Amino acid sequence: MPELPEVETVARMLAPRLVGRTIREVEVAWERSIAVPAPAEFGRNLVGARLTQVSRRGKYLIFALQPQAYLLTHLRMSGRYLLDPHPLPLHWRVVFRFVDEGTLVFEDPRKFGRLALVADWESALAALGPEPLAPDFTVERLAACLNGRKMRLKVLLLDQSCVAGLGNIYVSEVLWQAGLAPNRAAHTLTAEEVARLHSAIQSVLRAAIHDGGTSLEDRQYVFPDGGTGRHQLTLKVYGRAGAPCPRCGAPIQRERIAQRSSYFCAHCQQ
DNA sequence: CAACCGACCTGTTCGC
DNA sequence: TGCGAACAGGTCGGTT
Repeated sequence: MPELPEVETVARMLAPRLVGRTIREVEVAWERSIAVPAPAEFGRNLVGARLTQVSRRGKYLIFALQPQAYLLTHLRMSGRYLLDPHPLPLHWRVVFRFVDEGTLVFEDPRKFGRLALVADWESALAALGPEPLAPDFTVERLAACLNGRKMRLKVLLLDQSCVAGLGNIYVSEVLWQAGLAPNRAAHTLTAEEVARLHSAIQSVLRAAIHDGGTSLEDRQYVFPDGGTGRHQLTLKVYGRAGAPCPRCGAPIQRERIAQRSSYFCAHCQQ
């Protein structure tokens, strides 16, 4: 479930709590949570490693280690990291115990999340499009990526190749902010519309990060210490079918596009 | 290419 | 109350 703002928030909260600590033991309860290498090797290679940095790329968490290696995590739909939970949550999949006795627990009811221990994170994540808040994500680059593609905007933005980090919530929010219909074919946007899309991607994500991400009612996304984000209070269209559009008052529509719920205002988004 | 579908999984909510 | 269907912040591989 976590999208870029949620993963960014988790990285920011974990970093000061983890950097400098050394792993003493790794326990894996669900082997398929480990993408690579084999679970036994995964654990063996992590013992004795010291965490030097926690960061994010797209929806991936990146834990930098010394001796040099990187632990990547994609939380997918229900993954989360918890610090020192006790007892262990029902659906814990991996536990990292530190030499100072604290623990970092990867919990994941639906088992979609994946951890990978790699030598080089950049090549492991090379397929991802640009970071939406980095300087190299320019209007021109977005325009070039949309150019000639007949895919619908909703689908293209969920795909991580033109821009990394957007998921189902923020695609709806971004398209509403930009005043663009989710069904628009990407190649039909005017230069002015591409500029609006680019600007909406950045402003929506910045606001969500500022709010610590979106914790919906089921609270599947929570901070590593149990707190919640507050961007759900600011969502304009996601999950608000039938409610008035904040811009024009017309009822917000819900429609299934690419097998995912999409929320939009048929009046403001042409 | 683009669209669609099933896999991968479990839990919760909704309708009859 | 019970029970199946639908749905959930994601991605990948296969088919048409």
